[in-house]
Amino acid sequence: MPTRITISEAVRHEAETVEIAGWLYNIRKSGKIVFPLLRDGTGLMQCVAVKSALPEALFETIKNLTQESSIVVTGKIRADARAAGGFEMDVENLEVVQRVPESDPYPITPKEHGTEFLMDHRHLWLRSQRQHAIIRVRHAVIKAVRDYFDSHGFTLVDTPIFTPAACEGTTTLFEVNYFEDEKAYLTQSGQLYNEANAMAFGKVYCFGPTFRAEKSKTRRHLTEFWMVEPEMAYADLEEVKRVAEEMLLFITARVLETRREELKVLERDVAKLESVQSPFPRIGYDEAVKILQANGSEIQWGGDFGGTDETILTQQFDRPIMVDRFPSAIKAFYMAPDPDRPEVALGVDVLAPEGYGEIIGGGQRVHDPELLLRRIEEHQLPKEAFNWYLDLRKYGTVPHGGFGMGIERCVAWICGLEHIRETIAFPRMLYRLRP
RNA sequence: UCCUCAGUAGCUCAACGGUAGAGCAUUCGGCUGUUAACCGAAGGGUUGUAGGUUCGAAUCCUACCUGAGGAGCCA
Repeated sequence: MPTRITISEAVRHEAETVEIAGWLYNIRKSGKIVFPLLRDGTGLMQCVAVKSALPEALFETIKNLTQESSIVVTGKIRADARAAGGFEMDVENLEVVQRVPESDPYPITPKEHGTEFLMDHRHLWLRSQRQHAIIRVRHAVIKAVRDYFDSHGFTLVDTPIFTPAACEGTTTLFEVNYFEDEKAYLTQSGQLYNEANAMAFGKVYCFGPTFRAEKSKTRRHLTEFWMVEPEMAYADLEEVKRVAEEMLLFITARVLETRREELKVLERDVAKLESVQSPFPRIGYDEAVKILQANGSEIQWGGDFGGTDETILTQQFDRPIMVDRFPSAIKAFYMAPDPDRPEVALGVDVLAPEGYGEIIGGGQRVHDPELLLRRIEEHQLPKEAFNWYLDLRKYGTVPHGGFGMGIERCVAWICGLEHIRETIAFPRMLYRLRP
């Protein structure tokens, strides 16, 4: 029995007869020689089947294979410049596990397709080279995020997905029935729980899915997305910014190191990622507003950035930028005010370059008990629901802060994608719940 | 919720008031180095749905449905 290998391992098996199990990606025929292109999840391998070298029945079987039929191919690996991956396999035997019938052929042909068709066939679209590359970059990004925090003194403490109270206004929360009579909501952020965890462990992070029932139908919104959120005790805004920058540098370096092939498939200009170096430009909200006004935006001091504003702003720089000290009025109740300028908050947004916009939002939290209580009242939030959160300020409160990064927005930027929907295997969006 | 655009063969599109067409996919035939292979042939249609205008509607009008892009919104 020949050794079963994956296509990614073929380099180490030159001149050996091996077995590869996979699916027929495509097939090119030229009379008495055919080139089945085999896909196995680790790569693509061009096979070569020559009529004169094979039993007639086997050659006929190979010649009549249909796209995405599952097959196990045995043959000898040979280096050949004419093959896309540098290696090809001379077919000696081929077992058909299942032949896709031509009466109902595989729908995604190697030609162009529209968004609706591809999204309806997302479960099959994932087999395409481009989607495969994106998901592998996503994996590398997530691994890098975990490696960064794990090696910098952070403890992983995941926060709940069911949350009891509507803390931030119910319009963007998904409501679910929690047994009889009780309502629960799917989490929008692990942050409040993260603050409790930080007071217990010092530096923590959580990483999981978050849910927002926003009726936003744009290229940067999902209703279910993954977010990593570090939180640090005894940390101020400057420390939050330092960690955010260091983490992003770690991620981009890792992807450039381990996912060159995938970036090539995606036709990503890697020079754009290579220019992501320290230090990231740090600009204040005031300055950002001036830049925007000088570039034709109608933004006034006090307003939040629109999508166009973020695009204008990020196009001025070749690397992510950090914008801090937004007006408190447009930020969350727990955002700490600047002691020197109480009208602005010690919050920071990190905007990715090339028009990708906000990928990180965070800052320093209110740690003064009196102020926090006043903020909860001002925002007309149900105080009882925050008793446990207020406890954190009663028992050993300290300056602290953290941030949240949306994984999909980060992956979309690193891959250079038009739309966030391709960065997750099964995107959940307004008007798109299936498959 | 609002604005814009689009629904024609399995897929991507053409025809823009006068006989619904091409490429890919599928089937059949050809080809011993193909790279979204190529060459020849065949089958494949209630033009999103319902009304309306017209001698005549895929094409013009109205409503609805579906999708896409965007706005608002987005701790």
